Amino acid sequence: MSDTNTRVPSVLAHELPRPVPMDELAACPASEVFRRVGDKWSMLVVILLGGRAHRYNELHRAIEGISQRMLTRTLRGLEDDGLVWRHVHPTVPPGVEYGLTELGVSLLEPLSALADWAVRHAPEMAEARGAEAPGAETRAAEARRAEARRAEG
Amino acid sequence: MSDTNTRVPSVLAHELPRPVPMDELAACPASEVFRRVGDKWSMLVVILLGGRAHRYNELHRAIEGISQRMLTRTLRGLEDDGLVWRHVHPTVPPGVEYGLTELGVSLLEPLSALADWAVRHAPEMAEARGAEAPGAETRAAEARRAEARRAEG
DNA sequence: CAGCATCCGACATGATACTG
DNA sequence: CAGTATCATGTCGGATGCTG
Repeated sequence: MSDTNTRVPSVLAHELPRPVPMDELAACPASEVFRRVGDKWSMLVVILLGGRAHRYNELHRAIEGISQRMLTRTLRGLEDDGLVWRHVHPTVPPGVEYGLTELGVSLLEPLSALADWAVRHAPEMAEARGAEAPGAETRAAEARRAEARRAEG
Repeated sequence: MSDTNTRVPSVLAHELPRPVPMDELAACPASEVFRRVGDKWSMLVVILLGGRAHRYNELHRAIEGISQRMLTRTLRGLEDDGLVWRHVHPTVPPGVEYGLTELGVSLLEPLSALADWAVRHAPEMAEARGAEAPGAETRAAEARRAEARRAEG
């Protein structure tokens, strides 16, 4: 809550090719959402829960690589944002179920748009990373080498 | 490059409400994109460059809060991903210009969809964070208090 | 089963000073 | 102008052990 929101002046009042609510985006409600999307696990969980509700350990096994700590933290965060609900079945071995709220479900659509873009353009990005112009050195390559040297060497 | 890609098994083969290429999403080309979107500055830069090309210091002043280090790193990352181009004008005081590649421009669309969602649902998320059910204690509230205690002191 | 508490390393981010 | 180099720090994320 302290410095979570990026301080952004009203600089974004540009003109985008299409329908981007820049003026309001400048106010940075999006930044927080972007952060969540960028979370290592959050969107993975959202996507999983998009299919159906899951139990805690069900998620734990499903993602397989996430620690309990992170799973709990992720779920808490999503819950706090109102994207995920949580139901405790007061049975003897306690059973907790997680699922998407309406808000969470509504996120799936723009999220899928982004995921779709990623899938479509992944090759181009990979290609850009590997080699940009075999034979012709761009300043990009030039610059990258400088860093590469330092990084790899 | 070492552990950048999240290891995700073929668990995402669920069924989403709508058109989400889950099977391929599971392969995680999206994860990398998500990471970039979640970057504190990357999407801000992309959006700015979406308006028009910018000079280095122009961006630096525009964002105002980013350090040179981070601006450079951000631009390098975007450049490496093929989202941003970089042109050096070999004038006496060196002038460097940055702009969006076609790939970068294409990203603006799904990005705007997400931003649009953020703007639309920001109130709901804020409300969810503040108070969920005034008077009726949910287990969410119950759980949150536990953490809040520890966090707030 | 579904967590919570604690410790720790890795990386992201920022401040500062210096350079072609 | 457009960076690079170095240092300091905060957060992220994982491992481990314990609880109700």
